[in-house]
Amino acid sequence: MADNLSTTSYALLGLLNFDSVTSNDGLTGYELKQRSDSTLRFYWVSPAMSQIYTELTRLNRVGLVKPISTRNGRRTTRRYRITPVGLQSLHEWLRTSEVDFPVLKHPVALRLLMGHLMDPEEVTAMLASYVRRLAERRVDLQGVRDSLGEVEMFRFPAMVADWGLAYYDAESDIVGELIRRMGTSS
Amino acid sequence: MADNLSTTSYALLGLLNFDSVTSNDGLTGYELKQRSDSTLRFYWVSPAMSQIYTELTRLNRVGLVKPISTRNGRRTTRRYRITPVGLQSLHEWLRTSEVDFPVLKHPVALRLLMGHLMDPEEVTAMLASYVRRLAERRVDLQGVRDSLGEVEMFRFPAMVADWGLAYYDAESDIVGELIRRMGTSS
DNA sequence: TGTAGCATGTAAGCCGTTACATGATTGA
DNA sequence: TCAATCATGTAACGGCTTACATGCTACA
Repeated sequence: MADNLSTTSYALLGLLNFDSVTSNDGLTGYELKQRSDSTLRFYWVSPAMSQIYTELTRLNRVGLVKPISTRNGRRTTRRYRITPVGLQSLHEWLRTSEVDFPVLKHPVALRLLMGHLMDPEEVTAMLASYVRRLAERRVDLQGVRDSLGEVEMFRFPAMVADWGLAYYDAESDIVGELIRRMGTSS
Repeated sequence: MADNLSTTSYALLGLLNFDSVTSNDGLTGYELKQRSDSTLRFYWVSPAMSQIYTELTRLNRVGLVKPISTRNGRRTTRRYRITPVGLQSLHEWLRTSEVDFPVLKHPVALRLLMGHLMDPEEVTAMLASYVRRLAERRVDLQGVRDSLGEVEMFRFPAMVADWGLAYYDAESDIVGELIRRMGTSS
């Protein structure tokens, strides 16, 4: 205990906790990466595979997860489950740790700031391209949302997904307006 | 040339470029930190002081900025200006480098995902607190926006600031809706 | 006289990435 | 049999933070 874990560790622990209340088969590092890619990446970061394996090793060392190993030829596959101590630690983290304000790394906004160093058509094209990518992301997230349905068990993941969808819609509208603004007096 | 700089380097170079077209007094590392804190932090990250000094040393080494040193007792103060090569490098970066999709690290959304591990009142309180902090941020950003006015020179920074304001407004609305949703069937 | 703000830097270390290395299983 | 997918890990290193160390200037 008194573990000093990163937020990413707790995010992974959260994914393992969802597994424990649904299938409870445990998750391999590989599967955890897939879940991160499909959900976590929308509002946190999807860690690299190597990072996930590193975190799982660390979480195991402090007893927050437990692997069940199965031999496969000369190779071992590990399925990880959250432990009671791990769940307690997650609760503790949610209750006591400071909630940081979100951090946004927005390359499009950063470049727009320097729009006077670009051709106006380049600026407009950059914004239009961003709108298209937002639409792609939205499709992916809608897929996640649809898979959650309206069941009580997924109430919170559904809220987060709806939040994300509304965010993409708002961002699209705002950037659309900026594109219009580029059209005038350029 | 063919410098391998981080986005943060170019962000700082961008701030120095704005200085060059306004006062052109050059900026100290300390002043650069202040500008980062007041503007950059809304859509990128405000680097630590030590990071800024490190970047300035690096940018100077590759000739993208140039310091003018003045002695103060046994201490040297350096005011940095962007060089012609630096401006060229910034142009090059804007024209040729890939525009990454924004990355959001959103601790509030991450925690909401695990709302089933918290008391409903705690969840609501967390969301309400976030809305208050959004309002604070909005005030800060509105200050920045007001200082930019409607002059052509600050057209792009003004667009970015307006973007940020619209984003905060949308985020506030969305989270307000989530709070209402917490009220029902909790 | 002491403290707040201006100003500059080094050192240790964490978090996370990319690159590299390896092996098992399934299906075209 | 070959490629894709499942699966696990190490090594090197970059970017950034916190902690630490130091000094000048203005003013209450």
